Amino acid sequence: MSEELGEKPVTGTQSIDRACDLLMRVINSEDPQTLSELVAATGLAKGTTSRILSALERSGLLARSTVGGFEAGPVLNQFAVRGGAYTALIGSLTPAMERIADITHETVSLAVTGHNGIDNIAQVEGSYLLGSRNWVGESVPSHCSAAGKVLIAFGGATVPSTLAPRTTETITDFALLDQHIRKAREVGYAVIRNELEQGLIAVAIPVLGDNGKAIAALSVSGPAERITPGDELHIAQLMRRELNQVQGLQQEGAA
Amino acid sequence: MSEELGEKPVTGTQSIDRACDLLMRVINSEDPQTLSELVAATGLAKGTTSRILSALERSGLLARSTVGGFEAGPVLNQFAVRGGAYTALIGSLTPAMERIADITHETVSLAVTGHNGIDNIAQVEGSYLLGSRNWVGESVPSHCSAAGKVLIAFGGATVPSTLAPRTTETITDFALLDQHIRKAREVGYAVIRNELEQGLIAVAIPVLGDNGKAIAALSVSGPAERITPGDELHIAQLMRRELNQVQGLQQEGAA
DNA sequence: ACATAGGTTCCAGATCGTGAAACTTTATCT
DNA sequence: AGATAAAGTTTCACGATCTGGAACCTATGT
Repeated sequence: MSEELGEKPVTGTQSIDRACDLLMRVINSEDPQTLSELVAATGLAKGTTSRILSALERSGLLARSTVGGFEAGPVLNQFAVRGGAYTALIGSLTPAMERIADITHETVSLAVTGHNGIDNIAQVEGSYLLGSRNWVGESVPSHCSAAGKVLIAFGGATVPSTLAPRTTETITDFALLDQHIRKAREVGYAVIRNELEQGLIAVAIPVLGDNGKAIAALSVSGPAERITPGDELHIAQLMRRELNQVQGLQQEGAA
Repeated sequence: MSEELGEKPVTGTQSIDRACDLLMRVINSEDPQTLSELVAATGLAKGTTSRILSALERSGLLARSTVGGFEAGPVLNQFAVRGGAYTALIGSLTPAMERIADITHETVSLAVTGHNGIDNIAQVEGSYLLGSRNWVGESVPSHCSAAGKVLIAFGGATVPSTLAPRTTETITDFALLDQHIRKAREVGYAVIRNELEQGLIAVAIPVLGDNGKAIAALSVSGPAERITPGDELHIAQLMRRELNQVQGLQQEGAA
């Protein structure tokens, strides 16, 4: 009920779609979500919402907070302590990210293609006081993040269907975005300048998987005052060098 | 489809219950689960299973592995990198667990009440070579784990409806289990000797929350050769001492 | 090229989920 | 306390939604 053309009606799963929607609203919220809040947010009938939430609670996916409202249940929390699928990737790249942060003093991030945009899955802080806040666990649109552009350029993500503006400099034109993507594919890195947030610059390179496609993106971000256009290439080269060192080790180790 | 009496039929959520079941089978499996495997495991119709899995995939809760089969999707992996609800608890108790492991040289575990048994959420290894393997992310029945007994004794879990035997010494009698629970409540700790696995001894104490009920259990486990009945009290006292130190600090900090 | 297994789509039918309202429980106000 | 409101759960008849078998794809291997 939101996309434009190309809609496939997708039938036969109304209740499951509603359950998934409720589940995701709860687990993506910081605070417990009450029934009323979820009713208001989804527009579902109160009884229906109550019944679905009870089913999710019964299965252990959700639980009732002691303070009232629903939150992630034991099944999901147990899944979280096991670490999820990104743990190995994060572990193998953390040393490289730390070296990059040491050299640049800027925030270094690792991102992958998420369900709805680009998900930041790890971050190492630089020494500058002015730097990106911790956005691990958050998502950003792919067309206005350096990681997103580079993931698209190297086959790890697809161009979004709409290009929502975040600042006056956000790319909202598909042709222009395509130019940036091509450029990124050519030079091996992507950049955003003020496109996600005024004053925020980021440079990203792809982390390539065995099939040659990007499985993640490594990026350095900082304020426009510190990262000039002339720095972009050097930062990209630095990241590539450190990444190659890690991946070279991995391949030796695997062989 | 498993409990005895007291069944409330619970109607109106067949498809959601099925979806939850499929979701949990996938995320609790090490390897990707193929459609056929899930069809065989659940007994659902192939078409139905395919439709439900597609809905879960569409929502991002599940994803198709590159090697075929379903695995946890980006939404859940992103939830996992955010850490889940247990992170704070684990973080605050890890120092105490490390000290206990240093002193006893045995494996120290932290467990909470899960959806179906007791979930191990953190573990610190002792120095002995012979020790518990890493069972973070796994569940054990509450009636044959020290953590389970102590959680029941201090209001953090309920007695299971069936007492399935794991060894010849597993408690399968409700009256006997009740005795153990009462004893645990009296002395402040619980023990298992060969009840979960032959030769495995564990001693657990409750971690009490603000409302006086157990929110978790701290335990030390090792082989029967090393942990004699006479050691149990000392281990419990040691754990209590270290835990009080951490919790005292917490309360000071909070005040 | 053929065969096989694994997966998806289709469709009629009736089971199952729906939502409004009644009901119960919990919180808030005077 | 008592009254009132808010939040959540259960009920029930209706019909929209899910079901499952079979047909239909589409890889993969021989």
